[in-house]
This record gives sequence, C-alpha cells and structure tokens, in this order.
Amino acid sequence: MLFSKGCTYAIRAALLVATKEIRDDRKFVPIRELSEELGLSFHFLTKILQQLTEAGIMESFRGPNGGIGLARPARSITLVDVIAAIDGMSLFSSCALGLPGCGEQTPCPLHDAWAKRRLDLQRMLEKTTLASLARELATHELRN
Amino acid sequence: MLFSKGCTYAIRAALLVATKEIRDDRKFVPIRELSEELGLSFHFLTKILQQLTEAGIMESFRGPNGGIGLARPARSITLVDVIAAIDGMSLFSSCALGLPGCGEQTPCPLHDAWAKRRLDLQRMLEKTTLASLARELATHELRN
DNA sequence: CGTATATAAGATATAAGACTCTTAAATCTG
DNA sequence: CAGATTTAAGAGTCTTATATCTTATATACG
Repeated sequence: MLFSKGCTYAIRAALLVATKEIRDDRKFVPIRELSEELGLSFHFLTKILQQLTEAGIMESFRGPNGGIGLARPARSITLVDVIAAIDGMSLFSSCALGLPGCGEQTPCPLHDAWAKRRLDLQRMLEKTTLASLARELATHELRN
Repeated sequence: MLFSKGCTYAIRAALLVATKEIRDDRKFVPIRELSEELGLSFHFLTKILQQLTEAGIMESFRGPNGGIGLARPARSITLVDVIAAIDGMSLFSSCALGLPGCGEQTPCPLHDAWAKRRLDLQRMLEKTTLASLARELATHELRN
C-alpha cells in the first residue's frame, strides 16, 4: 500500500472538514460526525486527527460545540503536509529495494527509475491542496 | 513502503541469481550462499524464494549441489513478475485512499492522478528484466 | 456551580507482517 | 545403503500496525 491506513483516513477526514468549511461555512466539526460519515472508528480517527493538530494542520476545541477544524486556509494545506504528519517523508526519500544508503552516490539498480517517479509523485501531492480537492468534489460527482 | 520487505528480498535474490548465471555460468545456487551475500536470514529467504518457485519463476533442486535457479531466461523475467508473486498486483490496481470500488466509474478525488502514475510505474517495472538489471550492475558500479 | 459534551491521552487488545526454529523430504556421493 | 547436503513445510515467536477501551481535561450553558 502506498500510504498507511491511518494516512488515508487522515486525508479523507481533512478533506471532509475542508468541504464542510467551504460548503456549509462551519469552522469546527465534531470528530464523531466525521467518523460516522466516513464509516471509521471514532476513537481511531480521534487519535489520527490528534497528530494533525500536533502538526499544526488542524486545531481543536473541547466541550460542547467543540470539534476539529483546519488551522490554515484549505488552499495552503497540501496532501504532502498531511502525509508527512502521519507517515513521514520516507516514501519520498527511501530506496525501492529498502537498501540503506542508496542514493546518487551509491545507487541501487532501480534508483534512477524510482527516484524520478517518487519525485514526480511528491510534486503532484504538493500541488494538490485540500481546497483543490474540495473543489473537484463539488464540481464533479466524486466519492469521498 | 512501496513493496513489502519480502518482495525486496525476492528482487535482490533473483537479481543475484541472474548475475551469477550470466557472469559465472552457474545454473543452481544454494540459498545459503544467497542469504550470506545479501545479509538476509537463510530461513526467511528460503520461504520467500519458495513462492517464486511456486510461481514458476525459479526452479529448485534439493540435495548436494542443489540450489535454486531461474526457471526461464533472465530477459523474460520482469520485476512485475517477481512483485506479483510476492505482493500481488494490488499496488497497480488499488485506490491511493484505500476506497473499495474506486475506479473510472466512481473515482475518488485522487483517482486520475494516481491511476496515471501507478500505470507508468507498472510499465516501467514490466520493462525492467532481471537481465537488464544484471547488465547495469555489470557495466556500472552499482550496489546490490 | 453542576452537568452534559467533546477532545486528549494513555492503556490495552487484535491482527498482520517479519522473522526463527524444527522436522521432513529429496538427492547426491561414496 | 549410509551419511551428508540442501530445499520444503509447518509451527512458533517477535515486532509493528491497526483498532478499541477507559479515564482525564476542557468548555459551554442552564
């Protein structure tokens, strides 16, 4: 799998928050509401979203009318931001064959081909923001 | 991680067998020799290579002077063949967000961008054979 | 202030992946 | 045939990822 499960949950939840913020003009959404709409475990999602707040991507408030919301404008939050907070950046730096120290200096046989593609993937995920995804969701009839 | 650890071990071992076949004109190599040269657990590597023999990629013989060798010419064994035998093909067909049923009909917001890149990755890994990698290893000074 | 609501944090449980160990089966050599 | 060598197969262990449960802590509101 490209991303861990937790990472895919984080992306889906963050996108849903962005959608609600834009479409319904709501700032804070209870995690319970997110978990129910996405069909995910409430407790598990809570733990994952906590990592996003620690990373400064989201902010949370406890108590009644509390919930979680984007800490920055949706157009300034990229998928790489979310991925970095949950899975780290190793996907974009590590060797396809898992060889430590593989790089320009001492490349493995797959290095050039993979390095080129992982960089392209990173660039794409850096260009993709929660706002751009939310816009796509709104215009086309896409699943989330 | 892109591939499972077992899958990376399988690729590295298969490539080493191909190298020995070409360079030293040896048909069967004991797994113990492979595991020692690659710094991997003998028992674990045995189990993984067993999957390659089951998949018809390698063939094995027991007893003294036994070992494991390529079942077909190295130029006809692609990395996708090895990957399919160990990890399966899900990397090349599954949704980046892990959504079941994501596809052309009901795409997720990331579908187009990822589908394009995973296909490119698959094409590249289909074009890469054990023979072409072994050739690169021989001409350049690459690590394995 | 007291109660309800919501996230935070930590402990615990389950599942999957990675790895090890033991025994069996096959094959060669003398 | 006997013994050595090597893969095959299965059980068992360790580690990490995934998921759940429980207990704090903060906030709103009557």
